[in-house]
Amino acid sequence: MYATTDSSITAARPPMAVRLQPVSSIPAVGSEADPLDRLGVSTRFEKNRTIYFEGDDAAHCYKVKSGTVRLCKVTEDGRRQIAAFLTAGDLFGWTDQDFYGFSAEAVTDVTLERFSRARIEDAVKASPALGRRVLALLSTQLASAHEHLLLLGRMTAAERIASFLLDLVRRQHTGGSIELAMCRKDVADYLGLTVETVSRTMSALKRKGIISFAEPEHVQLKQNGTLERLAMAA
Amino acid sequence: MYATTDSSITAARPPMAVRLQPVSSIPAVGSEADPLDRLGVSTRFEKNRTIYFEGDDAAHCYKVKSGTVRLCKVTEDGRRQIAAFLTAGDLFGWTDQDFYGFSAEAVTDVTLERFSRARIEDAVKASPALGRRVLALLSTQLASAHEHLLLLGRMTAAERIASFLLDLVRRQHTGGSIELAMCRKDVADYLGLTVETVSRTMSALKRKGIISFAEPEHVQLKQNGTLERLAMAA
DNA sequence: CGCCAGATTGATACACATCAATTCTCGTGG
DNA sequence: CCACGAGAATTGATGTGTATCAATCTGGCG
Repeated sequence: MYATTDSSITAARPPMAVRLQPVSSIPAVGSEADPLDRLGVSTRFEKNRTIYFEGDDAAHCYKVKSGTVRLCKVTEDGRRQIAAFLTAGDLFGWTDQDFYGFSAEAVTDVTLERFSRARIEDAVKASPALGRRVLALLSTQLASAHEHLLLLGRMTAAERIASFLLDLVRRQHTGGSIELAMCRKDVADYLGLTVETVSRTMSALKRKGIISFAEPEHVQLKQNGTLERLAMAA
Repeated sequence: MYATTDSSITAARPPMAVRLQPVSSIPAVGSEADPLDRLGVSTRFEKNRTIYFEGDDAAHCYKVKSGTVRLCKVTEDGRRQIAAFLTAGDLFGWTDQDFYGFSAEAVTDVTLERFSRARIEDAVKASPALGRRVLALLSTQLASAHEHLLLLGRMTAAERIASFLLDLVRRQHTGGSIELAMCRKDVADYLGLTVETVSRTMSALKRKGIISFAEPEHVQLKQNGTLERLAMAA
């Protein structure tokens, strides 16, 4: 059926009208003063440290200032799913439940702005602009979670990798060149695959000249068109 | 493969026949008066009608008053993913983008409250309570999208079915007995499986006495414990 | 009654997981 | 400076869960 063994990676699929997902692109990153920033406390976490655990009392929420955070959950028998990688400007830990549903961990060293839940709720009550801002951040995340569902539910390994790489390229606007902040296992757990499949699929793309990389964490996209056709963003 | 070009589902364009509801004297669905309800217009859609298409101008958002709505996306080659089934009280169509990312369709006949985007944004600016309310609805949906990601990325067919059934039981508090508003294909597209696998897995559960059903749309849970173990919460 | 869409059941195929070696990278200590 | 070990990545051989292909069964309806 659909492509997969490396021969087929370039195999022509129906020409998809690829819609480039705007992905977040919320203005107030960095330079601008976000109404949120004044309410928080700056905090740092080292690579691979847990920011909070699933099940912890949901006392704070956070905004990423620099670095990458993963939201994840591990089952009893060790299967792990990463729900999202969050970067500068993204908000996380906001919930209406009493406890966090997913853990948050530092993928790289990270700097965060931390907000006490009680205080931020008051602030939102007082300032519609602030509420509006949080609403924007959340609805963007909901939209990308939905795209992620399509990826996990209906895409092949090659399509998942292609979508993932294109997503990264759009977020880091460094044209063609990508820094993977996360290891292969993280990529696998985000894409619902195994490390081996991620590795094999990336190697196949490399062999085809669609991407290239010397070290695993530094990837160049050589043929965006081919990747976009693969990613078939529908 | 995933058929789908089936007439009924994506058939006609704006089926917006939209009968304006007489809106009987009593407003609220349950007992609470939702601050949202006064801002909207009551609207109805027949079973399998499209409420809006992916890519449509995001001019409105909606709250479900009765019935079930599905949010979904279909790829060019016919693969479909359902991101969520929405029922009474759920909000959908709220976005920060200019266009909807997913289509919304009526699974059953539905009654909706429709809000013009412009008006509701103004209302949110004016009323922090309203913003707070929308925030609550969205964050709940984000949380369940995250659970759904774990299901699609890491669970086996049996685990997906078990989780799904338990989810339904919790939402419809009719203890043990479930009405499936949607057909097997919808269930399959929500769970990232095929109809055949859904059917086989449900039959297997029935054979083991864990569930029972005479007609496909009316299921009884016989051994919640076993199902929960299968769903492997974690 | 006959039609048809949805559901179920069966036989087979295949994409990805699993199991199993290497190979590569890098930090550490001799 | 280089041997050493450990974790990450890659590559290879094989297994398996679910998709695919293909009937058959069921219930509602003109």
